[in-house]
Amino acid sequence: MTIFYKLATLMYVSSYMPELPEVETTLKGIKPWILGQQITGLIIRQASLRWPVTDGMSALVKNQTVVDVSRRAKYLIVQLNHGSLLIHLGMSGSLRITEVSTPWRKHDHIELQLSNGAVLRYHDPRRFGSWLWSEEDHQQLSHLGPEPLSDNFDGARLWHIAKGRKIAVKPFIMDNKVVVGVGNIYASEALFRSGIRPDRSAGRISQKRFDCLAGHIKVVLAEAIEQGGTTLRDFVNSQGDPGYFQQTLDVYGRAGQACNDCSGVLKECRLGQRSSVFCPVCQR
DNA sequence: CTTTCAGCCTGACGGC
DNA sequence: TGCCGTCAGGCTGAAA
Repeated sequence: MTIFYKLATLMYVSSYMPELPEVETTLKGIKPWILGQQITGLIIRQASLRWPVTDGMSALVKNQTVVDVSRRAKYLIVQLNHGSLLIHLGMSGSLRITEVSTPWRKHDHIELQLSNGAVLRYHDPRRFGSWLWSEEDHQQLSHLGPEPLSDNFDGARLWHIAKGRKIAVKPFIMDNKVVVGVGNIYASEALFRSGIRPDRSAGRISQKRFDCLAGHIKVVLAEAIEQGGTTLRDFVNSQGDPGYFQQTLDVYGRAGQACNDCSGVLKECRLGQRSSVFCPVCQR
């Protein structure tokens, strides 16, 4: 009875452009509903995601129990008795907990049905996301760099890896082998707070400035996770918008507008096929 | 080895 | 009003 009362509030766990904080928020939102539950069914309405959804996934997961739910980089890992699901939200994916009777929306592709009556619905208009199955370790996780919020990610490490490399610092910190979970938004914001131009060659940045950058990456991500948590509480009450909309963004999406520090005009350039906004005065 | 780039996909938006 | 081109973006794998 309690579960259905809670479900009636339709707890949304979603995000517009899932970066690490949005994935972490999603993890916190779905975990209490699916951990320890038995999987009673898996419906695949659209198997054509970033990679085709593993053939026979429904049969493989049915009757198994969810023994853990965790995050690595921007991947969510749903660990079962034998094997695990690796879920990536791509560019536009989102997960929500709801009921079987909830009408399907356009772009609802997959539904994981659980023994407590809850279902996990996967929604992804652009279908850049993925649902992968493996009985063993997932290949996608095998060559990832450190988690940005962990102690083994710091300026010294960045400086060491950057030595001799000519790549611009922004695509450098967005490289998953360097550090995971730093997407375009947070890379742009962390570089602004650190006063580093995004097009500066990574190999020509001092360790001291990398200390500053690593620190700001941690702070920017931690702040966003904190706000995601706030948003999640709002969502439980059926209100609110996805996390980072509420966040103050100094540069991302603000090309041509005034710098929040010096009031100069923010410039835009392209680095590694990604738009990059920065202040040519504050960032050197 | 490092770096670049096409491709996957849909919705939003601007120009005509 | 609708059509068409462009853009957005994480990630992979192939090419340079």
